[in-house]
Amino acid sequence: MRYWLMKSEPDDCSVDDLAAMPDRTVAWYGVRNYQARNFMRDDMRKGDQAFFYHSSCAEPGIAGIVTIQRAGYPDTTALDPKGKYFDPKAGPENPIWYMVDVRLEQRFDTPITLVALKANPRLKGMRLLARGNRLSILPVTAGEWGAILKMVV
DNA sequence: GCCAACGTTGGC
DNA sequence: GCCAACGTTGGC
Repeated sequence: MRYWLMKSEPDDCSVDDLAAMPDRTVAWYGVRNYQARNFMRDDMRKGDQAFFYHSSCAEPGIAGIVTIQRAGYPDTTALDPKGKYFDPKAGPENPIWYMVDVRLEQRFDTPITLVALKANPRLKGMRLLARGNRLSILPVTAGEWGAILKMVV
């Protein structure tokens, strides 16, 4: 079982939006970065856990925990010419892009802010905190996972 | 809105 | 295969 961190813009899909979904489950469509795609297509397994991170907002931070409900499968939004995630190079025989299904497991009463994460010496090497990091899906080590869980109030 | 960092594209 | 130009991400 692996640990991950998945970024979402709350304007797009917040932890509360996710909590309101049927079965608190959503397809993680629209990722158009090869490294992030590879994580979903090749490495994520059903049952893996991930932190749900709010990015590009007033108070960035971890807002909850999701579990991978379904491993990587083709992202069909790449095939819709009218959608914003359309990729003309993708086709039914060549999906290019992949998504997973995630289910909200826990919504934190108080999000763990990016400021708090940076202040935790146990998270010094965390990829999320590395300079210039832009990946929307990141692996999290078991040590980091445990250290962050201890910060949940 | 600014800007640094990084990925992608395309000319050569 | 190099690299400049461009677009996107995301914190501030």
